[in-house]
Amino acid sequence: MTTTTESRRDRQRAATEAEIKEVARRQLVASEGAELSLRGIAREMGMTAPALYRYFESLEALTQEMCHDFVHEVAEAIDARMAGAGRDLATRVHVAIRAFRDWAVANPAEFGLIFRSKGPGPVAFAGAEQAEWTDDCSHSQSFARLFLDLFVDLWAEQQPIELPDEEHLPRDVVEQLAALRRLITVDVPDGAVWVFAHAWVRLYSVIALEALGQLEFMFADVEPYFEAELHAVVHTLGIDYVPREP
Amino acid sequence: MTTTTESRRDRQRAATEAEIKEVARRQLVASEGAELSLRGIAREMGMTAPALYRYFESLEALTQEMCHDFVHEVAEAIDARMAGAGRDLATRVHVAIRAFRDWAVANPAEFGLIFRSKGPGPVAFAGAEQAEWTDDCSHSQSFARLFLDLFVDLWAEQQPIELPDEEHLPRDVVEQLAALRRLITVDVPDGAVWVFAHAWVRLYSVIALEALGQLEFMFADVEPYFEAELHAVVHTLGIDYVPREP
DNA sequence: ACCGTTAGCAAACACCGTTAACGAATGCGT
DNA sequence: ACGCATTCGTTAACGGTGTTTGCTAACGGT
Repeated sequence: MTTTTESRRDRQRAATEAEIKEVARRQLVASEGAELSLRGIAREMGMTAPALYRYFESLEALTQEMCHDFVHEVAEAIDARMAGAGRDLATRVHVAIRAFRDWAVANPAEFGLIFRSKGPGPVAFAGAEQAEWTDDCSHSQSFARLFLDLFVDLWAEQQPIELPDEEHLPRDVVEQLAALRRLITVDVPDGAVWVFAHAWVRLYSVIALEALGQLEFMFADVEPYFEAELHAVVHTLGIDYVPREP
Repeated sequence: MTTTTESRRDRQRAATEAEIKEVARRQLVASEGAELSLRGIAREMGMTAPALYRYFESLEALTQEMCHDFVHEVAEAIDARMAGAGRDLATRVHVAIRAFRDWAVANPAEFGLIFRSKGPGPVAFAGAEQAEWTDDCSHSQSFARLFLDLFVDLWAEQQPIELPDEEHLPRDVVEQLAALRRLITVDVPDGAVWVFAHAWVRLYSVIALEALGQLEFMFADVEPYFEAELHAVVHTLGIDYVPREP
C-alpha cells in the first residue's frame, strides 16, 4: 500500500470529512430518535448544505459510512478489552460479549442507526457472491460476523463445547445454518454452528432490545437480567459463568 | 354509556376517519421502511393535506392511533386463535405465542411502526401513576401486558410451573420485577414473575428481530428456529412442547 | 328557512434533500 | 512566477414534507 504523499489538500479534506461525521454523530445522539438532517449538520459547521455534497454523495451515503465506522469502532472496543483479558477461553467469551453490550448501551443512538440501516449485503460474510440477495440486508450480520470470527478462533484454539446429541438438534434449523456455513468459509461441524447461532441470537436480541429502549419498562437497569441470560447461555456452550469484575 | 344517537354527520366522519387509517396502513406496508406521509395519504384520497387535520391533531397523533389499533388487532387475533384452542394449558400457551408471532411476521411494517413509536407510558400497566416516567415509554409493554394477563389467567387456573429454587433466582433481577409487580396488580409469587419475564423476553426478542428483518441473513425461514426456541422456553415453564398442527 | 357547525380548500411558512451554475481560492506544472 | 485546472464553497432554485391560517360552501339541527 503506497501511501501517496498526503498532500495538504488531502489532509484538509480528510479533516473536514471527519468533522462532518463528528457533527453528524453529535446531532444523532442529541436529537435522540429524530433522523439527522444534512442542513442541520451544515448549519452547525457554519456551512451550507450543498457544500457537504463535495464530501458525500448523499445523506444516505453519509449514514452508511457512519454505520461502517461504528461497526469498526465496536470491533476495536472489543479488541481493546480482549487485549486486557487473559488466555482463559471462558473469560474471553465473557469479556467480548460484555464489551459489545457496553458499547451498544453506551451508544444507543449509534446502535439504533446501525440497526435501522440496510447493511452491505452478504458481502460482509466473506467471499460469498450470491446474485440473488446481493443487497438490502440488515447490518446485524456485521455484528454476527464479528462474533463468528471470534467463535471460530476459539474453536480452533480448543474445542471445549460439548455438542448436543445429533438426535437432539433441530434438523430444519441446522440445515439452513449448514447452507449458510457453505457460503462463508468456516471449518466447524454443523452442531457447533447451531450452538453458536443459538447463543448469539439469544444474547444479541437482548442487547438490541435494551439498546433500542424496549426493556426500560421492565428493568430500570437491564444489566442484571443480561448477566442472568449470559449465565444461562454460556452454560449451553459448556463454559462456566465468569462474574463481572469491577 | 349513552350512545348519543349517531347522527349522519358522525357516521360520515367516522367513515372517512377509518378510510384515512386504511390508506395510511396501505401506504405504510407499500413503502416498506419509508415513513408514511400526510400529504401522500391526502393525495391518494383525493384530498389536500390540511383537510386531514380535521380528523387528527397531527401525523404523530395519527400514527399513535394506528399503533393503538394494531395492538388491538393483535389482541383480537390472539383471542380468535385462543377460542379455537382447547382447555389444555400447554396448548393454549403455544397457540397464543404463535398467534402473536404470526401476526408480527405477516405484518412487519405495522409491527415496525409499533416498535419504533413511543408508547403511552406505564399507564398501560394498570393504575400505576408514577410521576417520574409518565411518558415516552416503548410500546413493547403493550404486548408484554397482553401476555402477562394471559399468564396470570393461566396461573389462576392452575399452577403447573415448577419454580426454580429461591437460591437459584437472580436476586437483583427479581427485585426489580417485584417492584414492577407492586406497581401493577398481579397476584403471583416473585419467582413466577421472574420465570414469566424471562420466557417472555426470550420469545419476544426473537419475534421482534425476525419481524424487523434482522435474522434474514441467517435464516431464509425463521420459523424452525423460533419453534426450537419455543421448545426450549416452554420447558422452563414446566410445560411440554406442543408441535404446530397444520 | 334560518343559521351555526363543519369539511374541505388555497395560500403561506418553515423545514428538508438535492441539483445547477457560478466565483474564489488553492495547488500543480511549466 | 505565471497560468491553468482542480477543488471548495457559495447562492438560487426545484420539489418534497408537516403545519397554520383564513376562507368558502355545504350540511344539519331547530
